[in-house]
Amino acid sequence: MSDTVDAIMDAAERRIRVAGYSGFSFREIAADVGVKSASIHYHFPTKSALAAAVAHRYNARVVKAADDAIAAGQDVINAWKSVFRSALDDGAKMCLCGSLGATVGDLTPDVAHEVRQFFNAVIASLIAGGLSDERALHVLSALEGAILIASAQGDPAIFDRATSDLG
Amino acid sequence: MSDTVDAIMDAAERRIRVAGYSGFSFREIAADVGVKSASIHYHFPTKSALAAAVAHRYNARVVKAADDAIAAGQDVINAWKSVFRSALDDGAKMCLCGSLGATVGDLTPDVAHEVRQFFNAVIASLIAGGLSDERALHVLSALEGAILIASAQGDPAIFDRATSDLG
DNA sequence: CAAGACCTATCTACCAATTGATAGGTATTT
DNA sequence: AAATACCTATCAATTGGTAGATAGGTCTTG
Repeated sequence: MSDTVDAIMDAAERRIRVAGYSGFSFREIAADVGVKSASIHYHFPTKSALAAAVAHRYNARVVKAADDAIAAGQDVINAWKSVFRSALDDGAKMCLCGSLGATVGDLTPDVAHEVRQFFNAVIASLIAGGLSDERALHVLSALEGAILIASAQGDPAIFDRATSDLG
Repeated sequence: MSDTVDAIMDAAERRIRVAGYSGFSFREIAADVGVKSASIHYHFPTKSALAAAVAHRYNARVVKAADDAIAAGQDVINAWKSVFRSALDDGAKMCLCGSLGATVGDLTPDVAHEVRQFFNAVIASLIAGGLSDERALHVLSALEGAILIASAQGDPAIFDRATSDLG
């Protein structure tokens, strides 16, 4: 993978997490990276292909971070709590899939599919950690909601208070 | 209030709750209502003025619905749970302020202010109902997250399962 | 009461800017 | 020479927003 591809995906992820799918443009990403917008089309044919690739990478990275924390001995709820919490740290940013999923009607099917896969992966991880179906859904909802509120209010500490009685 | 103004706000609310702030255009709203886009500018000078007005109306309506349920004797958590749940019923739609708040970087300050006011109003209502600060934040997060996941997955029953152990 | 003035709500027509996307050229590397 | 990775230039469509006209209602005033 080239440097440029990574930089494009980094910039796209950053912007999606702040402003959503329709909240970024190829030219903004290009300016962030220091290339021209046509160069982004060279690597990603369409906007939805870029967003889907970003979501796919995000899913893998976040699930791996949780898996690592669990493998290191942390209990499954606290593992996921700290994964979500650390997403807030740089710039009070939303969960990528929360940001996309909140406006699911604005997404192409491929992007929506990645978003749903993320939610399913988190639930599966929580269930694998011993939680019931309903409890897993509740924990995912509480984390996704807490990051949404904290991000909208611009105050990461809200996340901590909203999730203090979770784990 | 004229019929047209209501129809414009109804259409805008519907579209924002499905696709977010950047997910609707004046011409789409105009087509929904059966007028021309210039007529919308007559009633709402800018896009953000329309969105802010829609959010303001939504906040008042939703808070009143919860207040009524509480006044009718329902406990505060179940009152808010049923208010959020009923939002899902017509078309698996998001909470308006959740949809807007998830992409807060895409909003003008006036719209962002309405969104924050909604969250604060829900928290205040929960605290007035006897909950601690942290518990109120947790309930709001859980409801907002549950409606997000259920709406993204297109399955309202997910909301029920995610919130079954809340009240 | 009649007439002119004003207000409301809509329209047609347009604008500048931005959008995602394409075509075709140009270095650099393999 | 062929592939890679970028560029310039451009396109058609869409965007939020504006200008100006028009039809109909209401108010004021002689």
